[in-house]
Amino acid sequence: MPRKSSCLVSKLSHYISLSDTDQDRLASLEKAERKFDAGQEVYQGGDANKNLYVIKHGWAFSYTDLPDGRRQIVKIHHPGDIIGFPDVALKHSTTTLRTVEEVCLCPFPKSSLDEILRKSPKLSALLLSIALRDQVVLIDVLRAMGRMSAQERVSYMLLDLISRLRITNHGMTDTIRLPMTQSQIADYLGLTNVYISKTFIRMEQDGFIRRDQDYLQVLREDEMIELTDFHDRYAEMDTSWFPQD
Amino acid sequence: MPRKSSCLVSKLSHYISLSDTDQDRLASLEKAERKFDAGQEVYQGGDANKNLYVIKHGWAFSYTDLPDGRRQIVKIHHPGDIIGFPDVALKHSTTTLRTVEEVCLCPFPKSSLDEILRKSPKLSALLLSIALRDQVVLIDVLRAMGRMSAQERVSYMLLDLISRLRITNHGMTDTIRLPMTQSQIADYLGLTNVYISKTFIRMEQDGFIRRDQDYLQVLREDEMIELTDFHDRYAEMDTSWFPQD
DNA sequence: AGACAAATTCAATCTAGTTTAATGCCGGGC
DNA sequence: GCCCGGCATTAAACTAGATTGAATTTGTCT
Repeated sequence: MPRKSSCLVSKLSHYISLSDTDQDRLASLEKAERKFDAGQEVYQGGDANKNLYVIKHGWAFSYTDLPDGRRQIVKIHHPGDIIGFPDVALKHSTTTLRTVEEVCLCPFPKSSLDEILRKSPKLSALLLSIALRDQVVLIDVLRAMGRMSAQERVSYMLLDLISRLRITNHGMTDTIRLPMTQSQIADYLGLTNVYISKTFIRMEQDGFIRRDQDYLQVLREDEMIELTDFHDRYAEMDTSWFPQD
Repeated sequence: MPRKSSCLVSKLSHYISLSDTDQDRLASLEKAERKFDAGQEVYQGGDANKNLYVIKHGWAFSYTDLPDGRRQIVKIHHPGDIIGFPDVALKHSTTTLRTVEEVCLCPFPKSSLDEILRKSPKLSALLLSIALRDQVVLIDVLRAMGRMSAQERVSYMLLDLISRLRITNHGMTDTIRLPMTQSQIADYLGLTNVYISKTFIRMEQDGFIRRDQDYLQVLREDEMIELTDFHDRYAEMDTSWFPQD
């Protein structure tokens, strides 16, 4: 059980039991705190990336633009997520980070990873596993973008969001708050805002979903899982090979 | 300088200098060896995944199918690559591995990673970095699939292949051997074999490429880089924060 | 409440890429 | 040398989703 209320600790405790020392190591990453308004840009692609961020509350997303303005949102961030992790491998940030709504972020320096790698093999294994699991998730998205129709992509996105929110919010039902605009959803799924609108309306008529303001209810989850051949990668993690300490 | 002729050691030495002990650790992964004919399936999505593979020579690829037969190739593997790395995070393999041509693989158990994580922080950091760098590459592919035209996607793919082959083959020119069929390229880029054919022909007419059998020459690399806003992630890795040992 | 901006919806037109199927080509096995 | 099967090319018809722009709804600030 986590001793302190750190989003990161509570998210990671979901996978393995963390020693007190490791919990402290992680919780110390969330010392500083910065608030951002809705729609604000936190950092830009190309910036030197000294920091990682843990997101405490609110939604945000990372995206890249093509020179002519086409935009691809590559990751949607929820509370407890580590933001900017892939960029650790490189000298410069590859994406721009923008908030969807009011957001609270805890920045911590990339170099903190060094200590974790030297002192805690178990946390190292977990971090590596999360990086690899995120690769699997990206591959799932890739499959959706490469080979699925608009309705399948939307279904996939909703199922993925629900799975991710269920990690921490265990008693979650079939209803989620979806604060993103349809243009943002389009930029995530490689479609246009117009066609997202059309697809949502169609899916509502066909009884797959119900919408009310920011809230969206998934009515035929099982069929959508079948339709997209969906796998919940967040529930499937294998921690059995981890070093013990 | 690598002491022995291990593809893995020579690929990883490209990023950092490896101690003799670490070189031995890595080289020992390549002890066993198995050959496969062209077009053979090595393992299937859903199989329990106890092994990783280092590829010694030949090309292979990992893919997933949708229930109705649509196929997405998610990664093309070259000599020196570690195959199946993302699946380490999960209990079962998420993709199927198939050879493009005659291939030699060195299987090693997933549990070998445990020793590396416990004994070599530097190698751990490198493995983590590679996992994270591969995420960045997947994000690049995602951007191509979500927002690029057919010609842009083909250009992106060629630039990516060239960059990867240049890691080990330093004196490489602008000509590559491309042993994949157009159907496989289509399954990688989310297009159809028919349209890949049309696009190749168009690009040849426009002087972007020249084709001869399996060989493909990239004639206007700079323009293609501009067109796709291409970044060579393999040359950009940041190893400065790694622990020393 | 009113007014402004942003987000969604609606409608008409267009096109990049798909589908299907026929043709020709090359390479390998007997 | 001939047959066979996989691969690339071509062509014609088709469609999912894009584009453009206007109309409507929703939310927000005063």
